[in-house]
Amino acid sequence: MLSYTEENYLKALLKITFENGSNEAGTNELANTLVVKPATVNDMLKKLKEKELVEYEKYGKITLTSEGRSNAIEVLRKHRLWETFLYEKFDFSWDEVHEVAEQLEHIQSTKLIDKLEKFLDYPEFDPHGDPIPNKKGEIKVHFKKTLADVGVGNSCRMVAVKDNSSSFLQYVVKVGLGINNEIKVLSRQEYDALLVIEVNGQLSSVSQKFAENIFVVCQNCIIGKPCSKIKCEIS
Amino acid sequence: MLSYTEENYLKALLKITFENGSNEAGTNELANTLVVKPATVNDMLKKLKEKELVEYEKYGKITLTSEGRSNAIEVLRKHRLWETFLYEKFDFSWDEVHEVAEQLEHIQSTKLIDKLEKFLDYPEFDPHGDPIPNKKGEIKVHFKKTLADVGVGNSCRMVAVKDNSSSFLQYVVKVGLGINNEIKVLSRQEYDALLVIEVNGQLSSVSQKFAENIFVVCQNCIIGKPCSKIKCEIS
DNA sequence: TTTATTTGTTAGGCAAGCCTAACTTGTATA
DNA sequence: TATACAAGTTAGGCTTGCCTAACAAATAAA
Ligand SMILES: [Mn+2]
Ligand SMILES: [Mn+2]
Ligand SMILES: [Mn+2]
Ligand SMILES: [Mn+2]
Repeated sequence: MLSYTEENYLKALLKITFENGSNEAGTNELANTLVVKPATVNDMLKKLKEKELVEYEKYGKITLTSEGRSNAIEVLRKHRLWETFLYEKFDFSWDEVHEVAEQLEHIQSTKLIDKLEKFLDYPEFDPHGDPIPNKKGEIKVHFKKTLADVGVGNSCRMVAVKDNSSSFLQYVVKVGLGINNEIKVLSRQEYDALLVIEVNGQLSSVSQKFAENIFVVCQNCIIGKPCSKIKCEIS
Repeated sequence: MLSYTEENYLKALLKITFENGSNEAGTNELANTLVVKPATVNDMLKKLKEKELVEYEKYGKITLTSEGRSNAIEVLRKHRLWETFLYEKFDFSWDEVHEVAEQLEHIQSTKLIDKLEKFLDYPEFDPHGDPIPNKKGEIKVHFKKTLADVGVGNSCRMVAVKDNSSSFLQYVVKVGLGINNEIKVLSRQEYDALLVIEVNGQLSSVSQKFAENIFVVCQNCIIGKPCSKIKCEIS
């Protein structure tokens, strides 16, 4: 049985590996994610290693064992199912769900999660567009391309957000954006990459920082990088 | 903001005062309820007193302040709403709900509880027949009479259980009993107070211990003690 | 390749909650 | 009233999860 804190460490490691596109993480990286000091992380790593949830040698990189990973995925699964529940059934807005799901994800009851999933009719994505792992621990897609990668004159479809903070999510809504919206990039400033986009016939200006936090899938024409299969599967 | 543990201490105090019919509790009593040692309780009492959640002097009795009491009632409210949710919406049996509700009762989100209550259409009783406090902290009834108080030849209606342990609840089901069932007492053994009862035309023998854990309301004819108003209101 | 900077580690400490063992106070019983 | 027992308290210790300050290793820059 894992503690609340241990679960959060594993979940944070999983998150980092998703973001890095590798399966390695560092002490400071983990400390930043958990808003905790590196020394604290170091203590915990020894315990997690002892429990065979991570692999890790002094001054080396941290990786999840398959045991650790499956625990982390289970927590992520619960988190996203609860977010979906709050959003779908209890009229929470997409910027409100995360905070409560951070608590609910630690409730221990397999039956509860099974019933929850069934009640929601086996959803595939949470309110932020993130994929919900299934009971076997399989996750469908990891989005990589963002609005910042879309070429001028081209269109894309928003599928998820990268930043889940409520301030960002509220901003997204204010700009008139939401999951599944078609976005056309009308122009990009040379100097600061400021974009002018069109959504539902409405024009908005968004910063590069903003654009980098909106995951999109191609409808051909994505700038530079080729269209990876994993992304286009759902486009 | 109260910790998980502090909430459990306050809830336990409330429970004890309900059971005692007074508003006082002792250190050992509290320790037993929480399955913790008296020394531990003593430490915590100092903190709770400091936070003005309990009134308490060395070697004296413990009472909840109105602040402490309202916190305790809020936890109890959440507990019973969650039990009702699990029972009504997720097909949990009445002996399964308590364990999970013990976790869910600590989730901090006023909005969540308001939505939960609305979703359940403002229930008044939980699956065990216990009253659910409303948002103002008001509780409707406290049952006092049990099946053990019913005279031979008389009938009553089961409204709640006193013991919430899953072993007892499963036993109750096995005997063919449930909330709102009519129970007729056919005989009572002189020696050990063993009862023969009739429920839905079916006869069963139940021990005194068993009978003392089934709350009932009168339909006149309750042995000895007069019919207190608070009980009969809902009968 | 030496130096500076980032990254990671160790030692020592603290608060929350729990424990045991020894003690004190209050109450019931003789 | 004296004494025994129950109830409550204190002292000291443990684990978990966090911290700061000082240090060591690895890596990037000069
Ligand atoms: Mn989230
Ligand atoms: Mn999400
Ligand atoms: Mn319960
Ligand atoms: Mn109940």
